[in-house]
Amino acid sequence: MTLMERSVAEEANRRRRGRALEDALLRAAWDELVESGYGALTMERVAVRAATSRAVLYRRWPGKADLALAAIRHHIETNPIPLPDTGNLRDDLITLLRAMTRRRGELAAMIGAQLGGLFTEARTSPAELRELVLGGRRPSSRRIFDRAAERGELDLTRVPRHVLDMPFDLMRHDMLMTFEPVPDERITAIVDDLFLPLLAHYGGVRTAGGPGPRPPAEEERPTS
Amino acid sequence: MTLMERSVAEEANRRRRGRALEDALLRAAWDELVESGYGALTMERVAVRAATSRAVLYRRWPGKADLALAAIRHHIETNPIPLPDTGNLRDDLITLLRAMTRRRGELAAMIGAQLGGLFTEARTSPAELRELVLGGRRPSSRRIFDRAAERGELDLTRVPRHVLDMPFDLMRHDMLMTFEPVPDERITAIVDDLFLPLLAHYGGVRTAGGPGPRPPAEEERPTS
DNA sequence: TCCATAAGAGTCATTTGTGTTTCTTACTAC
DNA sequence: GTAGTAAGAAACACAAATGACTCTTATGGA
Repeated sequence: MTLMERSVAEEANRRRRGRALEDALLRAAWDELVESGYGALTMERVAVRAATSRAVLYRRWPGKADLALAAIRHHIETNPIPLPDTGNLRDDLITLLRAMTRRRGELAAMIGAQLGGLFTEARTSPAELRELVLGGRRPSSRRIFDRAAERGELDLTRVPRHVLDMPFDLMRHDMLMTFEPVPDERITAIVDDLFLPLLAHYGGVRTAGGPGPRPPAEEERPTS
Repeated sequence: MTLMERSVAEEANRRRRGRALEDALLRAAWDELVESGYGALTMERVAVRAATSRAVLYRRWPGKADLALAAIRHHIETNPIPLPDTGNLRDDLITLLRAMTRRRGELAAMIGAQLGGLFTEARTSPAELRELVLGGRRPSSRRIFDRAAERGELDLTRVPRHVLDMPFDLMRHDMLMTFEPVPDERITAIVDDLFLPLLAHYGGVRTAGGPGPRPPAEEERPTS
């Protein structure tokens, strides 16, 4: 048994403590939440997944709701969305929306938790959910628009906030309605057929080049 | 005891049968679903609410998932959304969106059921949820657009389908993100600042009169 | 009126999950 | 090395829900 092998074997018998343990607990809780939803989340299952005992969980969180909420917060904190920088707004936005759809399980877990009663049980408010769901994303979306403004692509003073929010709102809607990845055709339709024409409408776009009026593509959404 | 009093008393002791019983069962299940969510839905509680015994439920539905799904279907069938006819598209649309937000509890109940595992447990597909959530509403939305076309307000051949869907998608999004009624300012912003400009962009509007570019209202959404 | 059916009530056995407690022992700091 | 703390394991008591079963009796149709 080499020194390395012994170190690995010793590691296997070691108890986790402090930060390392808490990270592992919260990660296990998050994974259970994403896989099974809030309703089916149990302390026992989280404990098993984290290779620990329930008493360890109860020493930190009074119950399932508090654990779930802490897991959500932890996940958001430790998994920031990378900010694209493609050099132009359209590509930044499409990249970001693609990243969003790859993480749709997070949205489902959080909204599902709320609808399952989490925020009532944890004695906090739906406003916190909004902060968690939207707050973690708005800075990113704001940043790509700020960058576009810096590049001279966009005049933010002319564009209502709800225009900037719209692509993300529609993505969230679709993710919750279909439980499938949002197809690329839909992402490009949101950007090219809805968002960019609105930017142009408000005179927010500084460089011509946006798609003009086009024949209606009459695209079929993934509804069946 | 008069004849009327005896009739009322007799009614109170009467058993329900057939359609009347089944309607009562499904209504009770729906009400429980809306109040407590899918996770906390129990056969016992539905039975109590319907003033019946669990055996009566089990005689019809093998379990909670089937009952919940049947309740959802029954509710949609028996509660169609009234179709506004104000004489112009904008007011029809705003009226319809207001009706939507008053019924946000339905959306929460259905999406919550899905996220709580209903459609897996009931061995049906998320596509059915989409049909239930969207199908019951798309005909209405389609109708107001058809009417506008008949009135000569709108040229449907020029407008992509996802433009027509957008107001409803955004409403659903907001209802799920805020768990509050969508404020009127937001509804009018969706219609006047997002939807109508897009109609104009595609040349779908036949009569001028839509709002032109306006200074960004920089409206605050209900986020805090 | 009689008969077949099912509504409604109550009971039972089983399972699952919660919350707690006790015990052993790993671990850190002194 | 010692002491204090908490991780991890196991067991316990209790509550809630499920699914099934038995019994009484209301109900509709013949």
